[in-house]
Amino acid sequence: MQSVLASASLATQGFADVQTLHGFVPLSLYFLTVAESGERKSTCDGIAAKAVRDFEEPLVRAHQKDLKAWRQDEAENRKSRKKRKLADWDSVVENDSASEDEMPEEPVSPSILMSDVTLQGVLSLFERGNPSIGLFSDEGGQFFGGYSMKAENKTHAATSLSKLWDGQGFSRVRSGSDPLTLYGRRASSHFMLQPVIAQNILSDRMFKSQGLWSRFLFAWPESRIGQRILESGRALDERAMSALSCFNTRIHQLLETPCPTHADDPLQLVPRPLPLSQGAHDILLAFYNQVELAQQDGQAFAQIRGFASKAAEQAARIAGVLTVFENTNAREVSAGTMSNATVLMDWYLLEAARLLDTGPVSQELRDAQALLEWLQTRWSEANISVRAVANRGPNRFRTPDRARVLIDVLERHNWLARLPGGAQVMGQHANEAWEISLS
DNA sequence: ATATAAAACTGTTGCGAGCC
DNA sequence: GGCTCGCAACAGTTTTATAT
Repeated sequence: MQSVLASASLATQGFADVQTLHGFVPLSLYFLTVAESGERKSTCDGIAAKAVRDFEEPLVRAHQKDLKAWRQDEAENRKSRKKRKLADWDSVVENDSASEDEMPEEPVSPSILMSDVTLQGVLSLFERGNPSIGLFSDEGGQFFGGYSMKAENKTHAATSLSKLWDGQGFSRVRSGSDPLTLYGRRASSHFMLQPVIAQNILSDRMFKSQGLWSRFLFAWPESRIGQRILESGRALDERAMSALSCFNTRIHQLLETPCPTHADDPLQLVPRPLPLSQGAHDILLAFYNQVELAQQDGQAFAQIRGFASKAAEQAARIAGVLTVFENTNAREVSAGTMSNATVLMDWYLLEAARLLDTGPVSQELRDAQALLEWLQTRWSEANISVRAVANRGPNRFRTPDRARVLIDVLERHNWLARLPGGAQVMGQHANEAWEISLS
């Protein structure tokens, strides 16, 4: 779901800026999905991003060849210039700048997807590369946590991402050279995080205060681990397959179509404005008002004002993506599309409320998972009792109540099997005991 | 980047309450 | 008394946060 929208956003962001209640904004969408490793998130993302990858791969290979040729050309040019310099010293001054211009431009890097994302990487790609890219990463932690994201680095990254989302210029500050601002760049992103990392990152003061999170659309699906039994006929049914292949071809089409760019600088996108139809505008306005009301103290979204106040804009972006995805040359956003977008946005609002507000309800589930892991790795006996957990388990579970609740959860999910009549635990007989499933 | 202080975690032990 | 169980305490270790 997230992956699909992310890919669509990536493919469409170069074409248009959509109208919102306050002017025009890019179609870029930022997604953040939280899933336990082993949740098949990479597989899932792989399917939706496959179209993009397929498209990208041959281009990248061709580009590498081009680049090689270009480097050779350049070397030769230098040589010839040198020769000329020696031959005619006087005319060098005039000629030099001219010959500079004649030099073939370095080929534009066609890379679209960045998975090993660092801010530096994004910058350099933007500097001489595709102006519309996607930051898709399985391990978003690498970006947010890795690369010694400390203090200034962090601030810089956060503000850069925020500005990029807003469609403002992307500036790079590099020691030893003048600050450089790149305009007309677009990026969509989809990061996936593991719950543990997500907790830290989501509560990070820095990112919070920068308003970075209010620009992301979150999803934290309930864990399916323990419920994903493979059925024999598990292959995606035909309808899903055909939908997927439609999606893929459309993504291909969009990527192949050149985006409108600035006359002087082919790397600078000039997305055309995509206005809202009257109906769409009305719907968006209604949505905005509704969300605004819900931000009052005590209402549902009071705790996530930052996110909620961007909801209308996000909805407009989604609607824009859907519109362009449907028809590259669409004139305006239809009312129907907008109402679909607001439905999606409603969902994201709820999700954000769940995640950013008070911790998710599934805290219990994750605790249970933690306990299970502890049991499997650090507990030497085959059986377990409430008392054993309360007495020797991880510190935070060392109360019988807590231990009991978690054990119940695990039993419900068949990770523990109750042993009738009890069993030996910790050298003692326990009336209530469970056997630990190893798989 | 490193050192230091603070907090969290672990593996034990022991005691008393309630029950048969 | 013999058996479970809840609870508290403790010392040693590991992890985390913070300042330099």
